[in-house]
Amino acid sequence: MRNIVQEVNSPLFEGIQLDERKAMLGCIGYHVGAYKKGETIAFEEEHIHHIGILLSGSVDMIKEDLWGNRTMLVRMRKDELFGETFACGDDTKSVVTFMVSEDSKILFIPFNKVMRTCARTCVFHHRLIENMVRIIASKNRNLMRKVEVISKKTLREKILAYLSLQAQISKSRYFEVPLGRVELAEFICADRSALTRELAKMKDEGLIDYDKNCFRIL
Amino acid sequence: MRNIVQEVNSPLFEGIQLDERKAMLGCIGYHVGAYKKGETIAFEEEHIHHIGILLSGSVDMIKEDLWGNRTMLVRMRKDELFGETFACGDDTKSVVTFMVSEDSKILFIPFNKVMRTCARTCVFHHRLIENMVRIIASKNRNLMRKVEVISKKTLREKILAYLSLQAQISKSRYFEVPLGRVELAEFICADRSALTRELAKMKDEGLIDYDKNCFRIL
DNA sequence: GGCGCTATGTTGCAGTTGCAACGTGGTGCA
DNA sequence: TGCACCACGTTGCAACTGCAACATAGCGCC
Repeated sequence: MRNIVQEVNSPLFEGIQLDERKAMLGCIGYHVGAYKKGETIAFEEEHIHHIGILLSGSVDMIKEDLWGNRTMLVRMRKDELFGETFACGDDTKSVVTFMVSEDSKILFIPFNKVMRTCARTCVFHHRLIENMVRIIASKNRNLMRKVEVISKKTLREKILAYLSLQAQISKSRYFEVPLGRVELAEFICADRSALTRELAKMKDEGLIDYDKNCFRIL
Repeated sequence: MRNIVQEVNSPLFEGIQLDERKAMLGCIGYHVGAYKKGETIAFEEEHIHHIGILLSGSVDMIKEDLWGNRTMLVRMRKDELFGETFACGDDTKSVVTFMVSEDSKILFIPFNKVMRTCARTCVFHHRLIENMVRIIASKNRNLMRKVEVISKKTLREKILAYLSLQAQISKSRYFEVPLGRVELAEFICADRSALTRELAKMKDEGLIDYDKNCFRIL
C-alpha cells in the first residue's frame, strides 16, 4: 500500500498529505489493475461504479457509432482520472468505451465511498470532494475546447483552432503537439490525408511552419 | 424570499425540503436578476464567481471564435444551472459567453459558499454538494453527446446522430425536436440550407419522415 | 541484411456541402 | 392594408475534402 500511495500524484489528492492519503485509501478501499495497449477497461453500456486513476500509461475515451466509426473524445495520461462522469449520476451506464492506448497501471476507487463521508469522518474527506468537483469541471472545460475545435466548418479553421489551443497551453507560438498525424486527424474529426494536404498548403501560404510535430504559428 | 424559494425547482436542491432550502439560501446568500432576450449575462474572459439558476426563460452558452463565427454550445432552460464550470477551478475566467435567448429571471448564488460548509453547518449542505457534482457530471455527458454528433464527418451522419439522440430522449422513433432549422443547423455546426437540402433528400430516400419539427425515424 | 508493420506524405477523383441569392409564408406593427 | 422582418425552402456553383491507392521512411524483429 505504501508503494501505491507514493505512486499516486493525481489532483484528486491535492492538498492532502501522504500519510493522510494512506489513511484515506485504507478507509475508502481500492484495487489496482494492469493493462496492455489495446485492451479495453470498460465497454459502452457497462455500468461504472469505480473511478480510475492512471498510475502509468494512457487511456483513450472512445465513442463508436452504429457503423463502427470511432472518435477519440479524450486521451487520459498519467495521474489523470476517468469514469467519474458515469459513476456519479443516477444512471451509471457508460456511453463510451475506455481503451488502453499504452500499457497502463490503474488505481480503482469506489466512487460512492469518495462522495459519502465515512463513519469515522476523515478530516480531509471534504477536500477530496472539492478536488473531485474541480476535476470534473476542468474536464468540462476540456470538452468545451474540443467542441470549439470540431465545431469549425472548414478543415483549415479546425486546424487553426487546434493549433492556437496548443499555443495557449504552451504559452508560445512555437510548440510541440502531443499527437501524431493519425491521432490528430482523429481528434479533429477529419481525414488524415486531407489534414496533411491542408497543413502543407498552410505552410506554403506562410500561415504556419512545422517540422514533424513541432509547429510555429506565423 | 419565500417567493424565490418556491420558484426554484433546480436539481441542485433535490432532496432538500422547502423550509431547509429557505434556511440554506439565507445562509448562503443570493440575488435575483431579470434579463431581456439578447442581453448578455457574462462575456468571455469575465471572471465568474456565482452560479446562475434559471427561474424562467432560457440562456445560451455561446462560443465565438476569432473571426466572429458563433457556436451555441448548449441552451439552458428553466431550472437549469450555469456558470458552475467556471466558478470552481483555480481559474475562474470564462471561455464562453452567456446570452439570454428568452426573457429570463435568474437566481445567482455565490459558488464558494455552496462548496464550503458554513460555520453553523447546514444539515443538508452535503446533499447540496452531492447534487452539484451530479449536475456537473450530467453536463459532461451532454457535452459528450454534442461531440458525438458533430464529430461525424458527413452531414447526413450528423443529422442521424442528432435525431437518434432525440429519439432516445423521447424513447420513441416519433418525436419533436426543440430547435428550429436555424438553431438546429447551428447546433450541428452545418449550413442551414445544406441541412434542409439533406433532410429533404433523406425524406426522399425513405430514411426519415418529418413535418415541421416533428420527425419519425423509419 | 531482409522482412513486415506502421506512420506519414502524395495525388486524382467524385461527391458533399458551404455559400450566395432568391422566393414564400407567417407574424407583428403602424 | 401595407410594410418590415424573420424563419424556412430551393437551387446553381465552386470549392473543399473524404476516399482510395500508392510511395516512402522508420522501426523492430528474426
